[in-house]
Amino acid sequence: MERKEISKSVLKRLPGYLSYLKSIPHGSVSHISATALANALGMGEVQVRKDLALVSSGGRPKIGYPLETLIDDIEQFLGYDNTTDAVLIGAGKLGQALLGYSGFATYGLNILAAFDIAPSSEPGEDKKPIYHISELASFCRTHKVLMGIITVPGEHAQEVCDQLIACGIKAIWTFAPTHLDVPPHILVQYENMATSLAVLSMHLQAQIKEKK
Amino acid sequence: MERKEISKSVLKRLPGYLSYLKSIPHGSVSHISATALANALGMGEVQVRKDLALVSSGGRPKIGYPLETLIDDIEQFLGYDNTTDAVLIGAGKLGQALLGYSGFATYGLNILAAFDIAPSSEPGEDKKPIYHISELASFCRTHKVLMGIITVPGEHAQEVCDQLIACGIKAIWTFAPTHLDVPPHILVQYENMATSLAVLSMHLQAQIKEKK
DNA sequence: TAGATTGTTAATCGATTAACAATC
DNA sequence: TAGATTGTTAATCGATTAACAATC
Repeated sequence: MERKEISKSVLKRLPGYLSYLKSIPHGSVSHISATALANALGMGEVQVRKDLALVSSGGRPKIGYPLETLIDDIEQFLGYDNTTDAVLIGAGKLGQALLGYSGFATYGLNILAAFDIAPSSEPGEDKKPIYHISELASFCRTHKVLMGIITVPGEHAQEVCDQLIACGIKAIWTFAPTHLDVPPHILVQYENMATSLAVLSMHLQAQIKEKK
Repeated sequence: MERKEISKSVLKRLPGYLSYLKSIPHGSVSHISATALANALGMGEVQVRKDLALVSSGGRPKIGYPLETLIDDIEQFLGYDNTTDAVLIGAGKLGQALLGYSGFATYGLNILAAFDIAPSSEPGEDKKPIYHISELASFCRTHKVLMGIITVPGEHAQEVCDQLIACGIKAIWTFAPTHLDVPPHILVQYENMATSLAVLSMHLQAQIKEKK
């Protein structure tokens, strides 16, 4: 398959398709159409078809896309077939929740270990070790880690970010609600709960006003 | 202030401005320009100025926007000044992490209680109670809750979603990686870690290929 | 064959960026 | 006054949607 340029908007929709396709009982259907997929996810069918055209090895008119092949195509495109190793900084509640979540394996993500200034929790609990932050650099180097997950309070996020970059990390996934300054070629992905809350809050305000 | 129509794109950027403005030491500066704000957040200054024009009560050329007033304007616009009560369904690790996070108060969000099929954890720990799911309906009705947070596994998300709607909830914040079918006027906001991972994964793939 | 569906090309829509006049 | 900055109007850009030919 030729790898075409793909926009971020399309990229963000792919996991949704994948998740739905995988939820279809194994063996129940052999093919699925863009129309069916669009209806299930409440989307426009043209958009789905156009998105799939970018990643799939092709569907057949009247029949649709072969289910298993389509799943494989999307997974391969997203790189879920080869796992990415990551380190997590900040073993608070959220950090430990992510550390213990086994579902990331589905997305090709493997959190090797967590680091914290006070690694209090017994490491055995979730099988994943929690080290002191001072061991971060050597760990990243020996394991050639490319991805870092930041779950420390906002005021320490930039500092942790700088450390990660110094350790050779190329992609950062941050749960801290602060902007991170990074050099080019380093990608920061903000998991920003505040933006979601803004959208929800605005919707509820409108609802309440409507009622009045 | 006249409340104009605001797009979702603008809405999603507002929390970022707010967070940065609040991080400025109290009393250190009285005004801030769109230029300064843009530089700090790595954005275009025109975009910042245009966004602020929609929510602020006005800045002055050469001087900028009065800091305190701007913060108030954004908070008021986002509705952070009057708190929203919410219930959380699914007291697993993630659920408990959210339940125990005190930072939501800043966004006007107040999680009243959590519900689970097996409310194992001792309620006293985080001060927030964890009830059995059977008590959800009466609780929502008596407290007039409008927002529900879903942190159950994907396979139970739709079921929980339906229950919440039956209880009168108008906005749903879901952490489950599945599409939810809802009637119109109900807003679903997906906190989809899978989309973030897709973006990160794609970046790393490109990085690795570049190296070869 | 007829009709559903794919995939592509063109049109529309919305959001971002650029240009510029107004102002302190 | 000069220059930085605001706020608005116009131009560009990108993404979504519509139209349609190809195909099974």
